[in-house]
Amino acid sequence: MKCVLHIAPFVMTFEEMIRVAIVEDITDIREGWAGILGMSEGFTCEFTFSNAEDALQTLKQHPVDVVLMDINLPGMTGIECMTLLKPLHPQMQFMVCTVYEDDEHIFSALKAGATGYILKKTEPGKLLDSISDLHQGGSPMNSMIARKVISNFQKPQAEPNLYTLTQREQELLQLLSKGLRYKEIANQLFLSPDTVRTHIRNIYRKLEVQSRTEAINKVFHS
Amino acid sequence: MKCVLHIAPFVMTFEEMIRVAIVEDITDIREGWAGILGMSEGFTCEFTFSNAEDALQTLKQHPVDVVLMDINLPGMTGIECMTLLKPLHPQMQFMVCTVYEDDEHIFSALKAGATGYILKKTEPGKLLDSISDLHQGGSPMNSMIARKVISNFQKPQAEPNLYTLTQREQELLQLLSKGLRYKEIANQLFLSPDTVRTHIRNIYRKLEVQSRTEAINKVFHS
DNA sequence: GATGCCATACCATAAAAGTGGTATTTACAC
DNA sequence: GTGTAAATACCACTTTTATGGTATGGCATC
Repeated sequence: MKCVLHIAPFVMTFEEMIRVAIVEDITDIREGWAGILGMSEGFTCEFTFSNAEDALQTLKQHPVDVVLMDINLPGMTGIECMTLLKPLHPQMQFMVCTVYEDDEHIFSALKAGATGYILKKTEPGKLLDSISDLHQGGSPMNSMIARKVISNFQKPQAEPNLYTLTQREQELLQLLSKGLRYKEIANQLFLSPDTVRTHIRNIYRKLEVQSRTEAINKVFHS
Repeated sequence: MKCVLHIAPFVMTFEEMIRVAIVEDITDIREGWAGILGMSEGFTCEFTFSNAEDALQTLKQHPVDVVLMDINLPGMTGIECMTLLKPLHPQMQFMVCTVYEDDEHIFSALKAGATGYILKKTEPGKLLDSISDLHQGGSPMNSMIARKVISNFQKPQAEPNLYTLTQREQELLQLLSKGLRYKEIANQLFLSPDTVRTHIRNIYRKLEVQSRTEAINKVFHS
């Protein structure tokens, strides 16, 4: 687990430089990107990390402009890392750079605070453009990914919330929110109606509510 | 109100051509685009329309691959036009091409079924790329617009619905959706609990539901 | 002025939901 | 191995909801 500090040569004023950090476990890729950034005007690669834990520790005290973040890392994932870092430094921009093109990874990354999402196959020139773009307030992304984001946007969504409910309780709440009666829930889950009652009682206790509607509002409608 | 049919010269097989329609009221822009498409291999401009009504009438019977749609049109807007056409031909792709960069226009367009959103200032080469991209399942858009979409995506949302409920019934339903008990609703509206009951019975009848949660889901969560 | 819709209101009853207590089994942690 | 959390289950009881019928005054429309 190493953390390499790249000191940028002062060939231009520091203000103009976009300060970048790289979080990527594959050495070749990490050093390749760092090399590209180092050679390019307007960019300075301030840190490179081979894992999310090191990145978290350093970046929470030394934020940069843009973080190039891989998702699949040993130990903590890039998503978890962003979730922790974003609230600390809301102005810090995260560019996810990964091989994943599936909905789940894309949406988790965006929810964690990523505002750029590019694929590892992106060529170097495009990478630099994307970093600039992100830094200037854009959201660079592959148009196939944009499509997924738009599709999701066009459909109404209802996403769950966690609270401290157990898996089973969340499952119950899900059915509760559909308007099913206790008996129907019991049948669907092969449970006794009494068990359903018990679960729901526990859900209400945890959520500090007194009715189905209150529970649904609290968990599903912020 | 004219509708010009451009017959594409058969210099290449028809299957490879992306069939495009243009809806744009400014003649210079409309003909400019048509010219660009006409000169470019792989594209055929099948229709141009100077207003949404004509576009609607023709396209509902003669769908194309991609519709280049302006928003600000005389009479019916491009948004309304898309709302009507999209359900008829779900495979037809709409590329909104406008000067508007504000949230409201972008989101209405996307909700109406647009999957591409570019600005009028887009240069011709980029326009052709974007049309190809859209046709191949991408969602080309300016990265500033992508950012707006992502921002919205990252925030939760909730929007109302009307149905055929009276003003009073909607008011009742609103309180019902907050999880208030009949007595509480009655107190808040200075009504008898029995009147509250009656209203709610009527609401359920109109919505064809049997419980509070079903009613809420039907009206508020599409 | 008859008809229909809306808002109000009452009565009655059945079904569902909510609240309390308690118990067993499994599993995981300390 | 003792304690705790989770999932299952039963009983009893109260409150809230859902459903039925019915009625009256106001207002608009035909």
